[in-house]
Amino acid sequence: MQVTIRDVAKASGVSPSTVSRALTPGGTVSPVTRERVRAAADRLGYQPNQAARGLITGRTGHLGVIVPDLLNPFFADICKGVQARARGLGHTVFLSDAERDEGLELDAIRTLAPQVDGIVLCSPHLSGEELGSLGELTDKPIVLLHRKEPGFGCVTADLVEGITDALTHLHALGHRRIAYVGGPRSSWAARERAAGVAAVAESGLVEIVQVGSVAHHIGTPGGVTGAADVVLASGASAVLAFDDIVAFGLMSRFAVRGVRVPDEMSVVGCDDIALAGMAAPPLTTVSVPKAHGARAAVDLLFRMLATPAAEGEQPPQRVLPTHLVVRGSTAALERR
Amino acid sequence: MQVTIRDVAKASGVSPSTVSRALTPGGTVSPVTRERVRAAADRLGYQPNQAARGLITGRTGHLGVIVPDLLNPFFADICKGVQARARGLGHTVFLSDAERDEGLELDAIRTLAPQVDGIVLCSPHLSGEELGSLGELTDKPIVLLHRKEPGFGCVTADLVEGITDALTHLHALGHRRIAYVGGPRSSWAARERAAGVAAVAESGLVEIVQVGSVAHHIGTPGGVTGAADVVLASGASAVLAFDDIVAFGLMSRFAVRGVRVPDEMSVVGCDDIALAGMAAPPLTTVSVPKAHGARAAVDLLFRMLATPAAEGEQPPQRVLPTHLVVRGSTAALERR
DNA sequence: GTGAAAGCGCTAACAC
DNA sequence: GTGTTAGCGCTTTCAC
Repeated sequence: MQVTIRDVAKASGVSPSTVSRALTPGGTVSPVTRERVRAAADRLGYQPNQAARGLITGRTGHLGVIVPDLLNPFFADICKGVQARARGLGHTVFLSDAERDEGLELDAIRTLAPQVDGIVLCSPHLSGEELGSLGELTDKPIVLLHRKEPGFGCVTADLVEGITDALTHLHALGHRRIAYVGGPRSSWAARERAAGVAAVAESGLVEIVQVGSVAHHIGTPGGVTGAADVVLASGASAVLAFDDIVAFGLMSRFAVRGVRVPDEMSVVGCDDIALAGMAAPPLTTVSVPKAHGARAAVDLLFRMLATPAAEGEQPPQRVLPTHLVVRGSTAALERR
Repeated sequence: MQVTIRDVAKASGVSPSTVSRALTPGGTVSPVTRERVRAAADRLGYQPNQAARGLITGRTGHLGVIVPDLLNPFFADICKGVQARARGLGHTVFLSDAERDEGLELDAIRTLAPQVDGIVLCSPHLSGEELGSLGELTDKPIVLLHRKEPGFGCVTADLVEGITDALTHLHALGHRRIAYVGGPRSSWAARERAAGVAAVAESGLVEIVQVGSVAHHIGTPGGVTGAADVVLASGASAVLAFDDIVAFGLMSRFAVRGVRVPDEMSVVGCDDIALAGMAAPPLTTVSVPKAHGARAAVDLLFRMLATPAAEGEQPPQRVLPTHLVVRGSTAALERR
């Protein structure tokens, strides 16, 4: 069976409590004893039982991360980042893929909450009310990643910044009429990005043609073909897409229609997923900090754990910068 | 604080053990009591503490999944599948990304093992010996996914089948000289696939030009540009790549060199990652069952948990079929 | 500085 | 069919 604290105690000739103290950072033991205990623990290959420890301390040593769809490289990247940071802080992470189903997502929160110290939640689809009533499900700290909602610790990216850069870049290339293909209406990120585009359009820098919203996911083409055709018919010379997946979908259709990117149509994505740079042509896109955001979310979670928010106090909200990555899918209009 | 079994016991006027029995599937309680207890549990929002339960039963209710790199959509897909199946079986899953570092991978096994009932391990890079000595680290059951090694429960895909289909497909299109760009030498999958290609080459169906091995990962281009140039210089009219990521890398270089796919060069990938169908042109590729493999691995793990292998007995090994998915990156040689 | 005892939330024997 | 008791592995008072 497993090596327990009593085995180590026997092997080093002390009591279990002394072993516990010797192995705990703040423990008050003589240096000699500590060394002896450590040696014995090493020799026996002792691994403290987290579950038993958690029963006493109230800390599980686990974190939860919930994403809507791991097939989307954007979220895979986030999970990787959360896991890496958690490991650095001595925690393990539970993964939950909600399969873009709100019921499953609520279930996941319910199941995970009692087993973790806190949760990093990527939830573009839950309504503000549902999110607000999460307090009834658990009092474990929850950090929202890439979503902002009052009452939560949040880490988001400043998309307006990146979108402005993208539109300015297209303007500099001579584009004046630019299509925007939005994401699913139910998505907070989609609404946020659409608002960002609208804000820049207000400034009158370029003319924006709104091409509705597509629910285009990996493995589930949702109207992106039609959207591409509308873009082509709109007279726009460039298109900005809700995310890189949509951008790929558009480029795919453009290829079928014989429209060359970037010569006849410039395309800009959003997210900068890992494969964006490997497409042909490589995608110009607004880079959203994925690993950085994940790290910030975990760090925020730990800060909330260390100093719980006072009654009525808002947990911190952090906004990360975005920037445009210019690659090969955008070109000057003159080339046309 | 948390609702405990004692709260439920008080609320329903029975003892804690009766509550435990009432809530356990096989428990021997009167139907009336069971109902009363259930109602009270529901009303109080009781969630049994898995950690405390595990301390007694020896079952944690957790599984671990370890992958070398979550950024690779192949592994993201696998994690999604493992998590989905585990959820269906009432288990939660710990995720660990080993960052293609064998030291981290061994650490992850050490850390995870005591906290889970079993582990699904995707380890292309650990040596056979390292794998063999895992028994010293833990006696929790481990299932190898997409790797075969004696002494382990394994789920793999029959690549020879898919590779044969791919080469036959290219042959039917008139291709006779076909390049193969292999994966990293340290990878079990790369060696396995290379052997598969070599086996088919033996049959004399087509001539295979070996173009060495590239260590091309997402975010880490490893010689794929050079490999693409070698392919171009080799006189081959088609190329089979170690995986879809390498295939994308090749296509990217071909685009830069002005070589059109599939008109001037046919490209076949391997894995069929979710984005393969969204590339321009969509990639013809050997489809490896990712979600299916993940499900099979979890199922195998549970079978091993239910009936531990007798001394010296080999755990089951399962081989899944693969098949070619023909898309737009391959075309008849005549078109050239 | 160290040991003894209590107990975290739960289940498994064992009585009744 | 149900309650009582013991104890999983650990940390944390409280003595000494």
